[in-house]
Amino acid sequence: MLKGEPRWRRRKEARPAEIVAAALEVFAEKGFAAARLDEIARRAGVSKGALYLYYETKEDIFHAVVTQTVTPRLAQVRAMADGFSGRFADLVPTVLATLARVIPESPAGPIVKMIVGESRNFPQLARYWHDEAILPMVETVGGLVAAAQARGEVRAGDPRLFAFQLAGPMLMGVLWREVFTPVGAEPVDFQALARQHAETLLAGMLMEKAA
Amino acid sequence: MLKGEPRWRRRKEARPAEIVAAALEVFAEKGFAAARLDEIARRAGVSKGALYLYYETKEDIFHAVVTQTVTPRLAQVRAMADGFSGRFADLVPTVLATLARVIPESPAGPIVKMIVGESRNFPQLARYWHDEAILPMVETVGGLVAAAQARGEVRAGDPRLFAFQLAGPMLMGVLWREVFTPVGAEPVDFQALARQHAETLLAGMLMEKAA
Amino acid sequence: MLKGEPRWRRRKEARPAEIVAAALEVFAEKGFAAARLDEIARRAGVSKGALYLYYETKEDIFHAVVTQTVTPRLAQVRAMADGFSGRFADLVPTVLATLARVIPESPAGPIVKMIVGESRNFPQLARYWHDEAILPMVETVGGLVAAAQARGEVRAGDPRLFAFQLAGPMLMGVLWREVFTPVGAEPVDFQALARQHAETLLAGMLMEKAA
Amino acid sequence: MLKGEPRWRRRKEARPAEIVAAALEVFAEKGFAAARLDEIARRAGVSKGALYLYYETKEDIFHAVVTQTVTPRLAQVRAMADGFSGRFADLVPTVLATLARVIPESPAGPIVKMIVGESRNFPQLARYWHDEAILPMVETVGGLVAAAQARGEVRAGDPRLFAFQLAGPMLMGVLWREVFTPVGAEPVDFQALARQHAETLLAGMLMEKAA
DNA sequence: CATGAATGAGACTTCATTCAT
DNA sequence: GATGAATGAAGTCTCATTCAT
Repeated sequence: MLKGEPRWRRRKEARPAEIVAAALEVFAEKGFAAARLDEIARRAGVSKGALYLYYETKEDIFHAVVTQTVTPRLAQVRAMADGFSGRFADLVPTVLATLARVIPESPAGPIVKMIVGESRNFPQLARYWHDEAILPMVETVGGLVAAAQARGEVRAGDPRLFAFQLAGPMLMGVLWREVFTPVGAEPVDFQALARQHAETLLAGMLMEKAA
Repeated sequence: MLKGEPRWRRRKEARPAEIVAAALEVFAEKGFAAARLDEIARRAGVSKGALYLYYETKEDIFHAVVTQTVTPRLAQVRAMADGFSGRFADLVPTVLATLARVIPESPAGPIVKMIVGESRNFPQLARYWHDEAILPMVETVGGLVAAAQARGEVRAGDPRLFAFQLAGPMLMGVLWREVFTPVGAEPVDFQALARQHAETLLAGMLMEKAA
Repeated sequence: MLKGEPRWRRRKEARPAEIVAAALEVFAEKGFAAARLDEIARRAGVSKGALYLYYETKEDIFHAVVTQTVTPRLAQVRAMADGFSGRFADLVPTVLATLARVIPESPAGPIVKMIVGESRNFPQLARYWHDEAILPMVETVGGLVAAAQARGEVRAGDPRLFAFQLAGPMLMGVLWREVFTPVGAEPVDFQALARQHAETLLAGMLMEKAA
Repeated sequence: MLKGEPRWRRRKEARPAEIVAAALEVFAEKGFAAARLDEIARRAGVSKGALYLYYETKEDIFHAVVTQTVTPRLAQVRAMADGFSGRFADLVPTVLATLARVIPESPAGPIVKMIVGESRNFPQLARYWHDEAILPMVETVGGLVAAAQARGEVRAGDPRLFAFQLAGPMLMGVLWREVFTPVGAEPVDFQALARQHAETLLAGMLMEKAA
């Protein structure tokens, strides 16, 4: 009588994280409504009923995914933002290069998809992301631009729009990778995009003498 | 055509278009899975059963929405692309300004949302859009960049990435308007964004002498 | 190709009553929690989904059962109560005999069972019955007793307790029939019970001279 | 017995009784189907799993409740019944007064509720109660009535129906307290009910000369 | 013995689809 | 053609029961 595998194992502490990880995958792939709890449970390696030991409803799991996926990154985001110093001309290439390095190995794609796809069905989700992550970033970048303008490094212009200009192409790269690459589109080289964008946009933003 | 044609006689032929219009709204708001045929029927002003006189399944309606929303615009897109001529430095501001004018009154936001949200559930959808709309645009823009580079107007760099750089901020604006403005974020001024982006990016792209 | 039975038939107006009737049966037999919508649907001759065309939730159906079972009888009850006149000694035998005739062919048993069984889980139910049906009856009977006492027909005593004394044995009969007869207990002869109870209790209640 | 017996050592033997007590509460409040084992375990102060050390299934616990709640009272009931002697006119007030004293502090309400509510779902329950408790009582009372009739104390009439007449109002009082008092109805004074009922019904039952 | 995390069958509920009218 | 009542498969959620600890 070979000792069989136990049918299950107690993992009280590890479960929530496993469930959230599985749920992020499924919600990102399918969207909230099309996601099946069966699938989440299967990927988390638990039974359907076990989900309800840790979360009360499907929506609850969704909120957990949203919050737990942002929150730990918020510190990073703020640290990065606060850590900016030095000449604007040096900053932009560094930051974009960092993004280019981080993006491909982070769940940025799935997260963006979730936010975009479910913003109407879950407005709190959009508000949370806006307030906690996006707006701080935009304001930080805008502040750096404004400071650089004050120092005479950067030419006149709306700092917030400059933030859009800096980030937009990277966002487009993320969506491209998420949406079109899986159906055969040519992949984006984030490193190259970051380098070229830093170089060209910066050249256009800096005061001519400063270049 | 001038007389005797009672209005409601046209309904029969108009129905599919009305259904598709209603469906675009609902799919864009809710996503495919969360969209209810009841709701689509209600907004189209028909009974639920009537949908099945024109379409076989919910997915069918979705495909109709996707196709009929792209197809008529494809001609425009191609015309715009083919119509590009003149100096690159003149072209960019014009094109971005046009986009800025068109975007706010087009269903660009909903469409982007649908594509992003349902790309995994309906890969054909992503492929269709890529092949028919996005890739042609990117290639056209890339071609114009390459031509400008050949003429010595634009500095060296990957033309496709330049396309990303040009379009990215506008895309970001669209998503911002779609996702964050409804929950209280400050709106984007597309005109200003287009103007500033054209100016700065162009300044960075053009050969220094050409500026 | 024989023309088969249609799979179903439209019965929009008749459905709610049929559902409520089926539900009364099932709720009375099983109690709220143990009642299965499957069973209710089957007995009402509809699909499970059809229940939701007419009622929003299981609880909704339960409320409909409760209300629609009382309400139509309330008029009768009040009419009977208001119609009481004449000497108390004539009234009691008549009323009890009427009850004895009505009870066996009414859903009195199931209703009592439902109220008793679910009073804790659905306090509104108990309150509704108390306020709308039981209390009015008790007060009416109490009032008749008090009037008879004032006329010197009935001896002193709490009129409300007299109401309990009059009704109690009939209630016990109802519960006996509901609970014990199905498992083999000897049935109750309501007519005989009513007759004997009217006779004996009345004899005890009336003033000695009046007898 | 006096010393060294640590309190908690007794727990092991006390457990089944504690579980049954908790279960009686919960089953009486909710009914069998709506009762949660979680709740029973909580009120008994044990874990859910522990229930299964003493009972095999939920139904098992229910049976234990039913049996252990009746059985110990059966002796009392029989003792009371067998102890009846003397004149019928003296007996009735005594017995009813005893009931009035015992009822309020016994779980009579919950038990009646359980029996009424679950009689269809658990016919054995109804049969058990009928055979072991109710029928003996009815027969004893009926026997006493018959004996009194034989002695010429009580007028003619079906002895079993007399038993219904005697007990019915008290039963109605129990149900009133159980069902309507919690939702605001005026409470029943069992003492007064017993006194008045004994007096009036007896007056009606006794042979005129005997009064 | 005791716990309580984990299971899985089964309940209520939703909604795309069908079809009598 | 058009309607909307009706269906039934499938999804979320509950909870008696089991079993690793």
